[in-house]
Amino acid sequence: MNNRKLTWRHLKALHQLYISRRTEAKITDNAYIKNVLMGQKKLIKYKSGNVKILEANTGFAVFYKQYFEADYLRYETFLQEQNLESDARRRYTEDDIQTLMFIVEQKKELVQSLSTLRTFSSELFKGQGSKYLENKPGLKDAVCKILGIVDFPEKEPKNLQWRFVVDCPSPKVVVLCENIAHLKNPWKAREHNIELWYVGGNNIGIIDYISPEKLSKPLYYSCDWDYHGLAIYSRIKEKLRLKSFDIELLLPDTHEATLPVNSPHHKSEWDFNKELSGLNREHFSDEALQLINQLIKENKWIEEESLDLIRMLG
DNA sequence: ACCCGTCCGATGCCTGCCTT
DNA sequence: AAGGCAGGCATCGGACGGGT
Repeated sequence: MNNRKLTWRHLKALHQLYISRRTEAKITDNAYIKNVLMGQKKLIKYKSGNVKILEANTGFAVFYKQYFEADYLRYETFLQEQNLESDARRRYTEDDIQTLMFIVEQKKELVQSLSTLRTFSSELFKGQGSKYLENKPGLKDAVCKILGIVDFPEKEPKNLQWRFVVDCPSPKVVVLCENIAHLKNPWKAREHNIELWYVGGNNIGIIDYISPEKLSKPLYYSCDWDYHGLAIYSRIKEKLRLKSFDIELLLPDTHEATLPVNSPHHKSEWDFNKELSGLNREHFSDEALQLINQLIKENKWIEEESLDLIRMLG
């Protein structure tokens, strides 16, 4: 369900279909709705003789309750609580909303060292590039409103080192993450007693802030499976070794989600001239080495965001 | 001269609301 | 149910301007 690529108006329309079994919203532009919900599963259909109106078939309600209702209600409650417009004319994507939720959770840290709009955009709206917010005035307004600012500063703060943590009362394990993707679903981690630390942007210095007590719990590293991500893992493993701690790399739960190395906004490339792209063989398990070699051979990478944290730990 | 990125207005899609 | 209007917003395309 990660790839349904729904926007807020789609989610609202599906909710309306659930509540009143019909909608006039134009949602067949979404491939998931058109091909899966209407085409394959036949849970939604056009009203007979009227292509402007969609109706829910039997089975839609059950399906909706299982896969959409909880998410929709969380988003709606969130928007209302933050006094953000929940009008379907706002073109938030589902990921935009999740990112806004993350911004609320980490507001204190973000405001404390507020970056430029470009940096903020590329750090928080991962995979969308640095100009994403610039080109989305509506979304930018929402971000400013949450942060309580009129605009972003022109200049970068001196020491930009955000410390994002999803803490839970009694963590069983600690996972260091290269990207904030997993931190955008904090309840999921807390449910499983997992504490998350963001060490992205090459800020492995953040490790010095983690108490020895936490470091002695089982430590895992979650990252993009590309040269850059794995190289940072190597550096962290070495750094922790010097402190007499150890960390394990989380292996992808699925190999299906491999992407070509030259996909948009992806910058890390394999070095074909070096053995294992120049990575230190000793830091990786046999299984990891096998996957890395395969990725290098096919010139692919795996995005952290597409991996399931709980399954990887399981 | 050519290739870009950027700026900006025009255009059009969609929702929400009001009227018929 | 259908039509009209306005608001929010993305997208397109032409003008502009800097770099090579």
